[in-house]
Amino acid sequence: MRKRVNALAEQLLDSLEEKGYRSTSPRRAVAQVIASQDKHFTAEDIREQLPSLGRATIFRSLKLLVDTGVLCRVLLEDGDLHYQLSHQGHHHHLLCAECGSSQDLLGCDIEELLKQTSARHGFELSGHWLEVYGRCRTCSESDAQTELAVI
Amino acid sequence: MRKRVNALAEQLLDSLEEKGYRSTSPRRAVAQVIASQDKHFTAEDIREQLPSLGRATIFRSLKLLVDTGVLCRVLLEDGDLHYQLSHQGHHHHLLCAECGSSQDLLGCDIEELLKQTSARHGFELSGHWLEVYGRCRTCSESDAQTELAVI
DNA sequence: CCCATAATTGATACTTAATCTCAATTGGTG
DNA sequence: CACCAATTGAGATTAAGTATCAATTATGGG
Repeated sequence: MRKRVNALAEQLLDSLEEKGYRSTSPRRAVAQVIASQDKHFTAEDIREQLPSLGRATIFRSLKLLVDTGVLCRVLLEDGDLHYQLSHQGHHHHLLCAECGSSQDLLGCDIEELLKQTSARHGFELSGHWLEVYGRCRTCSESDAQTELAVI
Repeated sequence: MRKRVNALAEQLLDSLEEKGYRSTSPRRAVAQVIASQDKHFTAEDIREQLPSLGRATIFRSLKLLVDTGVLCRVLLEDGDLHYQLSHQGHHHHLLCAECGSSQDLLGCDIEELLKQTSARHGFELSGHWLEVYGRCRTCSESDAQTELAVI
């Protein structure tokens, strides 16, 4: 685990360097913490884990990572925006309302469907934002467990 | 136009009253202003047009209308959340990046597609949020015009 | 029609998430 | 290893929204 976290943090820094940004110690710290998150998070979450860094630095680092494309924002059902690692280019999230985990929605060919439908409205599509909310397999299963236990 | 705005404002107030909320003069003012917007807006937009109302009152009115379902929130491409009239139950928006207008995306059966794809991930779908960005017919056309003019 | 009273309002303080400013510090290139 | 642009941190500021609470107002019962 530790190993994987470090490798991931490394990747984050690399993508910053590729864009010409320096590798500084605050950025290394932020990358390390981001890499260790297991679900979407807020800037405040990072700040709590790095109380010695300046607020602005954390926000700046997050923004750089979003611009660089290695971090993305997820919209929660209540309208809150959180951050999360973005594993690939354009993709969507399945957000579990119960445990907060998110998995990427793969093999969903919504693009074509949208393009066609938009065209029928005379609308020239350039992008979209989709979030899917529900319950992940683990939570569904542990729910079933709990119900049994109650009986 | 004036007539239609008034009728719309009327509807907004009616839906509040249906839920047991009083029809007060601040609420009438907010409804009036909302009804006259021709695109998505922020609380601040409303406030500018009603400088005499208390800030809190405007936020409270907007929240009531969202809860009542006659107003909805739209997510802009940059992550900003704005308000907008919600013409029907669940639907999606085609947001024009150029003029800011939005039209409802009708006849798009994304629900079924999502349910199937989610199921393949062991994910029990409960809802989703979709926004579509691009250029509306009017803007596409006037763009073509401009290009001609430049030549 | 009027009044009691519960809902609503407005002023103001607070919160949260983020940005800005600017002097001090630091990374990395030559 | 020195220089200088990039970066940082402290702290002020902004934006969007919530909380508090005393003063005001809408409305249904008498």
